[in-house]
Amino acid sequence: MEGHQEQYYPPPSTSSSLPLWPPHPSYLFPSSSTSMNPPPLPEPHHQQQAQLPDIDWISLLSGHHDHQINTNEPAAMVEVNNKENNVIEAAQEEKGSNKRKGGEGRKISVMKKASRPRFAFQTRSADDILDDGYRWRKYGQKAVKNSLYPSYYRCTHHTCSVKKQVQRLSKDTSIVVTTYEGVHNHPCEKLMETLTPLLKQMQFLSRF
DNA sequence: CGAGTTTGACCCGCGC
DNA sequence: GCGCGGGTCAAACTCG
Repeated sequence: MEGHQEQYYPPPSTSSSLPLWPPHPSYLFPSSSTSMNPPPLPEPHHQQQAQLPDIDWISLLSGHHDHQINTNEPAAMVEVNNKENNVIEAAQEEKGSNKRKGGEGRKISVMKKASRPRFAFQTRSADDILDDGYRWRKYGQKAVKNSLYPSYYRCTHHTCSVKKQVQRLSKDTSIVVTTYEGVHNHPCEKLMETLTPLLKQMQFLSRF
């Protein structure tokens, strides 16, 4: 387990307005492939903003967020998979003469064993999709064993290859497991939209 | 009409 | 080597 360290990810928000990130630690617990024992759900009004960690929002907004957030809180989100993944875009020809529907060869993303950061966290929510400020395009959904119908999303930003997987536990369908893979290489559009006027105003006021 | 979703087929890694 | 399961592709479809 080399470098198994907790890492946080750009802030999703639970509503379409201002971000509430990270979620209260009680909502989050490490996601491992073996057992998942959700903690008791705290009362909604116990979302303790006072305990939010000290976040460098400017760095986050500018896309430079591959650092850890200072916090004394317990693990809120963990790196889930330390054996994968490095995507190598390899233009591969179709094997043999049998063609896929669509007829042409295609680019295949080869998952190589290396370190591409993955983070999972679990929330108890009626909504599958956390509004994290980024725009996502769904590219697949299928039934798998331990989860009903996980959905696969890709960041719609043309230079960004971040993916996320959203699934509900079959044991407890009120629990949503969101797994992020990769790090955004661009600012969070929605947060920028929301906070840019505020930041400008702060800069203006700080001159006096 | 473009962007996003659905869905069946395909690909590939892994365990046996 | 084979089969299974998870992940991805891409055509068709939907929606604004």
